[in-house]
Amino acid sequence: MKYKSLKGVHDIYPPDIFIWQRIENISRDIFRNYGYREIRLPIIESTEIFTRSIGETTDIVEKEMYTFTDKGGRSVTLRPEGTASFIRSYVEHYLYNEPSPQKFYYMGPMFRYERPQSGRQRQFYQIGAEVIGAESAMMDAEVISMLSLILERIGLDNLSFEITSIGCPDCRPAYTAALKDYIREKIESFCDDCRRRFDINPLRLLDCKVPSCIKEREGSPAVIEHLCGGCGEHLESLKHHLRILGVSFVINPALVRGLDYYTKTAFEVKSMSSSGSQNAVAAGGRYDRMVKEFGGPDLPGIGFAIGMERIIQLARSLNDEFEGPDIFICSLGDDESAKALGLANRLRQKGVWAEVSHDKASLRSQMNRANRIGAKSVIVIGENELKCNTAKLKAMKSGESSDVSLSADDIATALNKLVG
RNA sequence: GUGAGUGUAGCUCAGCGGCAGAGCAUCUGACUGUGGCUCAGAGGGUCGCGGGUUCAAGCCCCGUCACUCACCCCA
Repeated sequence: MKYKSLKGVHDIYPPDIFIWQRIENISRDIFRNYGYREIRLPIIESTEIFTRSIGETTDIVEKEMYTFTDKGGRSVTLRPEGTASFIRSYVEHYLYNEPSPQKFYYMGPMFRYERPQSGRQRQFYQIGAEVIGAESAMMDAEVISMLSLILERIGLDNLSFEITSIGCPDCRPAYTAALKDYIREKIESFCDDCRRRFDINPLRLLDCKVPSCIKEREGSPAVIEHLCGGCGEHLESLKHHLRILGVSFVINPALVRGLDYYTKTAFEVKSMSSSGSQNAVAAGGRYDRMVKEFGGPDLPGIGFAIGMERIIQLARSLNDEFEGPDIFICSLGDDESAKALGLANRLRQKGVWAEVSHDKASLRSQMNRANRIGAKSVIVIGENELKCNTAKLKAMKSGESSDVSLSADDIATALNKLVG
């Protein structure tokens, strides 16, 4: 084999593509009911868009970005996530000059240079939603319940909605100080990574999975206990409204986001039934300072992203029916084949999925093919049918048939009656 | 970046020094004009790649690449 796709990037083709389309369609339907409009963003941006927003010291920026220099000498990057691009676009096009809040969604590929494994690719797809201009925790609750509806409609269950608040620039310094005070005394008992993180990004200590570290940090101060008045009320209000909306959730104070731009609400949806360790199917949070940092007005934002590959893994088992053609037209002889082709053409113009045989083949093998591709009905045009201008339309599943004239109108009507 | 496992037909895999195989899938026929069942046959291979050992290497050895899984981190 001469060419293969690159490591960590994959083709998506039938039958999997049907699951992708189903999930995209369900999402679009629900976004519409919640007033979200689609926005299509470039997959490539100035590197600075990401380094400034995601954070210079995050893993994404430090080692996972597809960054290169273009022919004009600019540093450009394949987007590792969607929010930064969205905010750039939002500010660039003055989208805040529309009734507030503004709600957008997008679907598309993201890129991170990592070692692939189950549920993790280098090119992976996200369905994202972003809301700008809503400060109230009611919006946080609405966004999370919309996410819940999407996942439920797709057919996923056994999901855990985990929620926390990571505070704001007012309360975070006090919390980090408290955390560092607690850890500092026993820093020697933590793993190398944790010791490194202690100075760079102490919140990350809470996410370490090394058993000894988990033990050592037991009893460490929790973020949600050090929230300022505003952040505390926001979290309480979110919990209240989630209960009103009937979304069950758990508070997970150890939830840490891999991006620096989050404030207040952060949440993650985990699959309890996923076999691999990549069990986060969607994640999001509030980013109240980001629009301003991108040179726009001081507007709050909140959003989430669904990991397509991860929900596909879970949804694959519940994939059901795939559609076959409405009618397969068999023909015997050149004149008959020409008739079949013309008929198929007219049927297609009327919205019927019609297939014909393009190669000379025995009726048996044509029937076989009709069966294999899942045709709902079949019609045979031979010498006799051509002469009388009538034929038998046969429903493949039931075996029932009815006589029709060889006109697209009659066939379409008969099809409706015979196979729906 | 670190560690482990696996590379043989389109797919799932067997073969473990001695002619490159099975099941499924595809195509054809048995059955001039009605599919699904059955039977027979056909097509399809750089045994990942390179080197070494051997009279002889999918098989053993070395290297390399790819894939998978896990760690790190994340969607």
